Amino acid sequence: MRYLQTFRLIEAVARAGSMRKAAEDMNLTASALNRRINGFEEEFGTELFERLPSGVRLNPAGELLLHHYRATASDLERVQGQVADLTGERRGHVSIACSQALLPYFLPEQIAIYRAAHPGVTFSVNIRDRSQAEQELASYSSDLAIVFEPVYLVDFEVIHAIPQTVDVVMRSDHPLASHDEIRLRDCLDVPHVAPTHRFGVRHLLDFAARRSSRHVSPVVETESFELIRHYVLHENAVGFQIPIGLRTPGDGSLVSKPISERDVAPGNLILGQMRGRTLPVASARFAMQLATALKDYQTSHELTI
Amino acid sequence: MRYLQTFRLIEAVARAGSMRKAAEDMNLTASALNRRINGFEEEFGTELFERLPSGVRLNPAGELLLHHYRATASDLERVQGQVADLTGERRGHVSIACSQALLPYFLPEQIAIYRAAHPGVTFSVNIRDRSQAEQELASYSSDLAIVFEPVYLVDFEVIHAIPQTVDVVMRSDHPLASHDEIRLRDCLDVPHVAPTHRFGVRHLLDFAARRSSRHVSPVVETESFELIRHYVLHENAVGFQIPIGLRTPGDGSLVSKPISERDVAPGNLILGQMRGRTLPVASARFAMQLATALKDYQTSHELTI
DNA sequence: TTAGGGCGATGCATTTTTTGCACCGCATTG
DNA sequence: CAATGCGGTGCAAAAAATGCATCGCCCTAA
Repeated sequence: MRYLQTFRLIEAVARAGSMRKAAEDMNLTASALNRRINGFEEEFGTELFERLPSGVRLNPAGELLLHHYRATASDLERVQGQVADLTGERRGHVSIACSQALLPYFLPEQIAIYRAAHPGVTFSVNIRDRSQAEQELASYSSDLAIVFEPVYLVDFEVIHAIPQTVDVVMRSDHPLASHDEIRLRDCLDVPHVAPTHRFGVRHLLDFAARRSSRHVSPVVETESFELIRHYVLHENAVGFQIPIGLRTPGDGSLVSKPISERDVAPGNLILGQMRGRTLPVASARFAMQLATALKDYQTSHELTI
Repeated sequence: MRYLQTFRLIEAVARAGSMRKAAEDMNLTASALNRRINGFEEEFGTELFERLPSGVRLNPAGELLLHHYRATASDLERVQGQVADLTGERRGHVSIACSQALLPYFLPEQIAIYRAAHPGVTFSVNIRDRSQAEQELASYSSDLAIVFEPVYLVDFEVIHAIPQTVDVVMRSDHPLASHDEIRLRDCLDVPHVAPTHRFGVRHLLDFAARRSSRHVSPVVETESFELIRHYVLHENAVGFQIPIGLRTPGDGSLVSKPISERDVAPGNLILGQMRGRTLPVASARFAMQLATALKDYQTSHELTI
């Protein structure tokens, strides 16, 4: 929409930190850009940027206005989606910020199912840790978030939540693989691989370990869940992960078992959106599909325990 | 804001039902307006109006877009208010849709109090019955509504509610004026003046009368509460009204007493806004003041019973 | 059946707005 | 103290919006 161009320019200036750079980014002369910004500020009644010797920076009024623009633009997209829905073929775009655990199995499946029914809808999936995911929602960069054990929950509206145990993942010939019940102390006594503190799994582990005056001291600490799964094949260590990101491979090389709930309480895997926001049609329906899928997953998983 | 002009034009066309009329309203040539509408429709990707031989009418897509515009414009006002708040002086405008009962005493007092503290804030007060008031909120025409016994309550978010008995108002020499407890049947047996069915007071009366197989058959039925209060001075009939709109005049000519709660249950006087909407600063703070005032009113009124 | 009026759409000249270019003043930096 | 990078401005060119005259259409009333 051309009439929002001024806002896009303001956003670009805010991002670039300088009018000249923003002008280049937006394929405009610095002078033209400058005058649009100044003109808008005059019309709006207040300056939006602090003028510094090295460039410009948003002032609080600018922050407020930029937030308004993002909300407006997002709502316009929703309307466009609804209108497209009205005219027949469903179109739209769904953006998701999610934990790594959803990437190998759950999300690809769900997206494929949705796209089979609605080929006009596109997706963007961004890996974000639990605090980043909430920021994404707040800035309208993502419509939905799926995170394990969210941090703040302000402006975060839960659509659906399912409990997830913390599972131990290891090679099938690992000594612990034959145990009926795996205790946390058993894991901490052997070489283990764990995510960094930013992740919910680690948070639960640290909390549980502290309760029994132990420490999580991983031989490898990583941000990649995939690395965890593959590393344990080499050193024959144990890794930690939530079951929705795990599936026993066909060759039987890897096994996963929940840690005893006596030691580590299950956390919540939460599907959510920004509080109070009306999602675009496509995102809202995909969220409903995800909620159903999560519920089904939970049901079937309970049966196998 | 000049960049929203196209939306204002769309709204004007929707209201006028014809481009030529709208063009006149907006001080523009019909051709210029026509091209802006067509241009926007092309950019937006869909027609917004049905073209009829007699003019144009919004289609569903247009309705959707217009609603988006209203939400956007209202949010922009809120931002402007917040920005003004940021720079010091509080400015803004508060629009209220309310029942007549609030007009003589309650609202004038409250507005005066607020404006004494914030002279930069202006008000608009519109008399609306309970169903109109809810529509006003939904179309962003009013920020706040104060109504007695609202109808639908969809998209209506209650900020504060207080119970209000239905009072009988009559001349001080009326036979009923000396009763300790006034029963509904006493009122229906004598000439009475009542509001029309659109109003909550009448709704409660009708409901209560039906329970005892009686009918409300007013000698004068009116939409004006003021007329009710003045008419009973002439014919010496009884009128019905809620206490917040009543105050015993200094000359003692008029008295009001609640109808027994055995006959007519108290209704709710409700202060509300559109569900989920973030109000402008001024409106939000005025709403808080109103809520407090209503609570105080209720407290002091309970004491006098 | 036809004439008239109101409707939205369009071609063209005019006006208004936006843009690009060149340049200024200023502050920071090596 | 020159060089660089910044926001801001005067002026002419380019682009967009507008007004005017006019078209074709459909409904209505004589």
